[in-house]
Amino acid sequence: MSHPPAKPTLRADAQQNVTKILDAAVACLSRNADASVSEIAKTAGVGRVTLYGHFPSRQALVDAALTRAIADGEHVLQALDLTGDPREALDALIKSSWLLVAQATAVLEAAQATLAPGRVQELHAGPAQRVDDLIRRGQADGAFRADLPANWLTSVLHHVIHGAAIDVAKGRLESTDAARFISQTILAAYSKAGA
Amino acid sequence: MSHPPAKPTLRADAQQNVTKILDAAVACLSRNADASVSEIAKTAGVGRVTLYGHFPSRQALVDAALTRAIADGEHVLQALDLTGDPREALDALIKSSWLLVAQATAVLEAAQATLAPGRVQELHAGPAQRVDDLIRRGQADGAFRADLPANWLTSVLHHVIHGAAIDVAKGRLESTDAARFISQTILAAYSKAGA
DNA sequence: CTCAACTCGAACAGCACTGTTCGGGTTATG
DNA sequence: CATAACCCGAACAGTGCTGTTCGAGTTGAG
Repeated sequence: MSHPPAKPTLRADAQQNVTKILDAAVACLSRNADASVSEIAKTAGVGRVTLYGHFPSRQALVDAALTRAIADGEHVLQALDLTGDPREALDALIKSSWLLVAQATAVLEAAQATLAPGRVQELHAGPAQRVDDLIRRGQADGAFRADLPANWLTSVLHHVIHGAAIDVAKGRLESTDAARFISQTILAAYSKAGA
Repeated sequence: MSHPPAKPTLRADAQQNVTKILDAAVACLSRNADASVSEIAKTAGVGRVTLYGHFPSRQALVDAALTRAIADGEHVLQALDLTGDPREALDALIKSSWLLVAQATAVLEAAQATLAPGRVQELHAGPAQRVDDLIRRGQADGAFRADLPANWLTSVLHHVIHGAAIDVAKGRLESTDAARFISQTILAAYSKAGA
């Protein structure tokens, strides 16, 4: 344990810079899909050369940023109990982590432009499956409508969350309202037609 | 009338090329927001120099493409009767023109990156107002829920349509299903909670 | 204190895109 | 058919980004 094998020398200072860079990368890429490396470095308060010292290419940086954004989202998802009423579970999911989901989705969109499509799918698979399972269970329980396919419902959820994030960024929506609006819209959209 | 003032010489051949270029520009820009001029020219089957002969800059081209995409959308909207039951009117609107709306929205998104924000707002205002009016009327009639603001409902509509277009483009959704899915989703999302 | 690890600005080559010019070829129109 | 309008490829300068090198300064760890 006290001997991390393949890392002969990594100063405490350096690793701290790496996280600063990743923070900046996630922030910039979720705002602007094709943010330049200079812009990310400046946002991180770091020289461009230093950045290239930690990530060999822009692709590698985007990959790392996406990995971290998705890991953050997955971490929040794992802390939630999704076993109760699908409606309540979905409501809790939205209210606790819509912002993280929106950020991860935005970075994912940025990554889609520059990363191999298989790699994107690979990283995104985990958390996406978790949400998909919840929706399918809701359909099987009769809590959600079954006249539309589950992957369409998940797609709607993603796009509504993404849209809300854009609206907040553009000042068209108060961030304090966002979670409530999303939840009420999605639950209505998922409810059975006859109900 | 037989003397168009400021256009001393415009050959019939040339104007035809202009429309080919605009077609290509709309197609390319709705697929990829930052498509190059070369790519658009090649898609139009036209030399890059010819393109610059008709549009002085990339900005002007994007502006013209957006103007035409929105004009197309507005043309379809004007042909619709939106005075009946708001639910049926919205359903008809989606089924007749969701693809055009999606295309216009995509081009608009591309334009947002390169055009002045005021100009975008200016072009988009017309058709957007028309949809907004329909939704507000539906709320006043009691056909649509009123516990969420109208501009949020319009935002949801746009983002769901946009998302459906992306899903179709990526092969995750059959284009024959799209209109029905959008309509059923939106109508449920707009319905009153207690109903 | 000392040294290696780290940081940083300046500057370079390579690349892609924009916008322009030149010269020769095509074609509609009168 | 003759001319003016138009089309087009090649090639140029200018710009911004990527990825790299160099040399000098700063700082953490032993």
